[in-house]
Amino acid sequence: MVNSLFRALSHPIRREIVERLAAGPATVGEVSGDFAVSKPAISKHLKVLEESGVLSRVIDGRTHVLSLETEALAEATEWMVRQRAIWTRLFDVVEDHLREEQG
Amino acid sequence: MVNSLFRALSHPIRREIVERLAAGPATVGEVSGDFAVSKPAISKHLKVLEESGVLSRVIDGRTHVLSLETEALAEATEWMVRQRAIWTRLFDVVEDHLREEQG
DNA sequence: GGTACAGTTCACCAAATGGTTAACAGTTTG
DNA sequence: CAAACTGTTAACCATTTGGTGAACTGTACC
Repeated sequence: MVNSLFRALSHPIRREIVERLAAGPATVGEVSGDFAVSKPAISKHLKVLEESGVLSRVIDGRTHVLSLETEALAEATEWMVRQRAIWTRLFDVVEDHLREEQG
Repeated sequence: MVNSLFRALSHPIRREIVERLAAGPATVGEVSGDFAVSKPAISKHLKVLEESGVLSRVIDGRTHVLSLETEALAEATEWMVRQRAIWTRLFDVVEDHLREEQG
């Protein structure tokens, strides 16, 4: 759902977590160490990201290894790109119109 | 700021407003008519979108005409596309690795 | 078995969010 | 000028969000 995806990306810490995981999988502790908030806070952010499908976790013993789920993020990207395509096309129409008027 | 941009796009009504305005400028009343919430609620959504730079308004008499601000939205799109590029590259590396192992 | 470790869940809190109705400000029009 | 119209602001409310410290669950290790 594109809905929960945008929600998930609306918090700066969650976007930073995404950027962190874009460099490769990491454990909860590693991710947590990068931020000035408590572990429970990070745990909640991770839950939001997981429920929206942005990341997945594999439990290995007592550590949880987090990885990005690229397919889910592609959905939100597509919305953005599709919107941009519409705006761009519209913008071109306006530009053409102006050019015609001046020419 | 990419921060307020994602925040602005995190609410379904606000994304629908963006989609509506992608088809061309509209007044507050026209936009408001499309949704099952009160006008003050829409007014607040419009304020969020305006403050994040997603749209601009021109006051014409007693009506406000709203237009999309494509540059602002491009910022958020770029973040998404940049992220996707990183994931894709990473994914390719993994694929290459698998191909190598099998070959 | 006992202790350290990784991580989540619980109980709580303050602030932000999203909605409402009522009142307001400015513009148009009879 | 008065009434109608467009839109915002104000005051209020319930819910969600994002954070905390403390307690808990499960794994690793001596």
